[in-house]
Amino acid sequence: MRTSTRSSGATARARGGRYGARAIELGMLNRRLGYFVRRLQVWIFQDFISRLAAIDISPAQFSVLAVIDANEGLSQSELAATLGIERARLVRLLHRLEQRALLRRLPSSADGRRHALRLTREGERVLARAKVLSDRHEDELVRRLGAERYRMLLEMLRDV
Amino acid sequence: MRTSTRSSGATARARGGRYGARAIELGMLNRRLGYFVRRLQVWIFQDFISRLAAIDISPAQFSVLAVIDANEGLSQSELAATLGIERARLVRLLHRLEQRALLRRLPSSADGRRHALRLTREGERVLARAKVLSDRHEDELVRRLGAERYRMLLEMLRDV
DNA sequence: CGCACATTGTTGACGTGGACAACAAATTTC
DNA sequence: GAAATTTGTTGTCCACGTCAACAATGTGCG
Repeated sequence: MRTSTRSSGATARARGGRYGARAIELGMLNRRLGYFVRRLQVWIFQDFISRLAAIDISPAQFSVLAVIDANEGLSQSELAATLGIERARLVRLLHRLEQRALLRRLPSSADGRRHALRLTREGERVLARAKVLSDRHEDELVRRLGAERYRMLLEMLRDV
Repeated sequence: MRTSTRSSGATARARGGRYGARAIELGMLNRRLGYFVRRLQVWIFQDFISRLAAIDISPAQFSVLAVIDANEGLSQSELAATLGIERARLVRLLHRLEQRALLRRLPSSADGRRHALRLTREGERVLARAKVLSDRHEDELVRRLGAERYRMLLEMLRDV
């Protein structure tokens, strides 16, 4: 096939053996936004996870706690829809967080099917700590991406 | 805790029951780049996967085929490093693609440990088809993000 | 040369996440 | 009041990242 998007002039033919570290081309991946978004997302998550490892909070758990904190008493369906995850997946996320006593599933007053989600005191404390650590994580992103690029990315992606 | 980044003026306290569809706040997620990058990546992948479902090629498989095509004869270690995935994971990806006769692992002439990766004719055909389908996928991204935003994102993320 | 060390590909195991299907209880619709 | 829908839940399957271990091969150095 041979794409035409090869930037270096080296012919692929001539390099079967050992010629030291060669520069490897991305080929048509260079025109695939998803590839770069994926790479960025992976290293953002890696940094996030390592920084919050001390309090054992994953990105998904952080998003759950943050949205409950901002919308006290919302239901699991609402939360799942907001975060774009499956209800089934959320059930297990909540189960672990409830086991750790970070939140409670209260019976909804008006609808017997629903649970009204609330953070516990401990949940608020952990979230406060998570906020501090993830603020530092954002600082790191600013450092690596540059303030301007960071700002533009956040702005562009927020209103998609 | 209560974050100060609440845009609507509604107090969280007053909404325990059923008041119709309420607007749910993201709270501190609004200042987390990773959250939005993740959301974007998820829906990019969903669109990609559904469009390439007809030829049963995942994003990961596509990236493997594309890089081999652009760097005939490279080794598994080089490929894994380029794509940022584990050698162990790559082994299984290659195994399936080789089973489907899309590529071959030839013995490297100079180094008995290495495999020289090459696409088969069939592999090139499938990749050509994948390119067409994923080009349409990129068109869809342009449509949804807007041409300007798409262009800026691709440019910004490429040189991170 | 000979031996320690590094690299390459491979396998196994574990945990996480997304996707579906099925279900019971509760609620809404007509 | 019966049918349809919503909500939370469980189970299952598969993709993926991660880590440890290993055999085969290659490299470096005394």
